[in-house]
Amino acid sequence: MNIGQAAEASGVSAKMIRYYEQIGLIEPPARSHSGYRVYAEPNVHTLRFVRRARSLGFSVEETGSLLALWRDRSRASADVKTLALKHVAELEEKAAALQAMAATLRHLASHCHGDERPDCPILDKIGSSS
Amino acid sequence: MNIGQAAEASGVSAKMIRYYEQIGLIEPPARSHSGYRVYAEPNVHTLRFVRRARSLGFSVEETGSLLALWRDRSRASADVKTLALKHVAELEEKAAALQAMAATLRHLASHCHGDERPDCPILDKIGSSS
DNA sequence: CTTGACCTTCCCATGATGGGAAGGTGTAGC
DNA sequence: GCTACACCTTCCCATCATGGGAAGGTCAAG
Repeated sequence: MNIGQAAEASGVSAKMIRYYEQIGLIEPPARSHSGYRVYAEPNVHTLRFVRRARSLGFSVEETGSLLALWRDRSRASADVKTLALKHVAELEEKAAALQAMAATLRHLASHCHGDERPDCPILDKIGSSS
Repeated sequence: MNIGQAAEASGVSAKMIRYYEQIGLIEPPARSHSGYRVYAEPNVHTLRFVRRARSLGFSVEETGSLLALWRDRSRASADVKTLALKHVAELEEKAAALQAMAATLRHLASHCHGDERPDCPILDKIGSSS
């Protein structure tokens, strides 16, 4: 399987597959006589794992840790759970920060007439409050 | 006022003040005979505006639009409100995405023993589900 | 043997921020 | 006046994850 097919099969773009290989997240695959990367099913499986970890918001570095745990059959599930819950806390923190911004701005907007008059508490507040 | 004092007074780092000037977000300030940037109160006011807009999650580019509206005394408040509410929607969308990730992962973690045994539904799921 | 779809590596760009080097300036104390 | 120190200047580099694109090699179908 060439990189294009591996990309198709895993949902990771060819560009990113090369990048993940370059930074050492995944193992370099076999090469054909002409230098093409050749992927087999286990490689694609790993790529899918990476894609899903990324879609759960893990950074590439964290994904590397998860991959190591995934491959280590003797790891304790507590290690995985700890990592996961720490990540959950970070995600929730970021979500809360965004929501706080949204709430503040929504509140400001609710006091804005939104017509052709220039008075606007949104800009007034951004320009003057602490 | 030199850039250090302007940074202190506005809450925007000296590094970022220079950057904002470089990309055209703010006007280049006066310069002293020796080339130092010299800021006056209106400049600091603008910098504070920028800091607050950024802290509400507006990108630098969006902040530029807000600044233009702020300075345009004849703009309609509807223009500002439209921009603000669009931004609120984006913020809420991002927050929801993060929360969805957190919820998924928390759910997976809730099924993980978290002890010294290796079985872990978190990794199993990341490694096998669609 | 040509054509087109694929592959390779290499470089560049994004967005917002910080770090740090090399060198000039301004001021306080002696 | 000289020295020390804090500040300023510009310039380059790094981050994180991703995409774009160029220049050139490869492969399979027609």
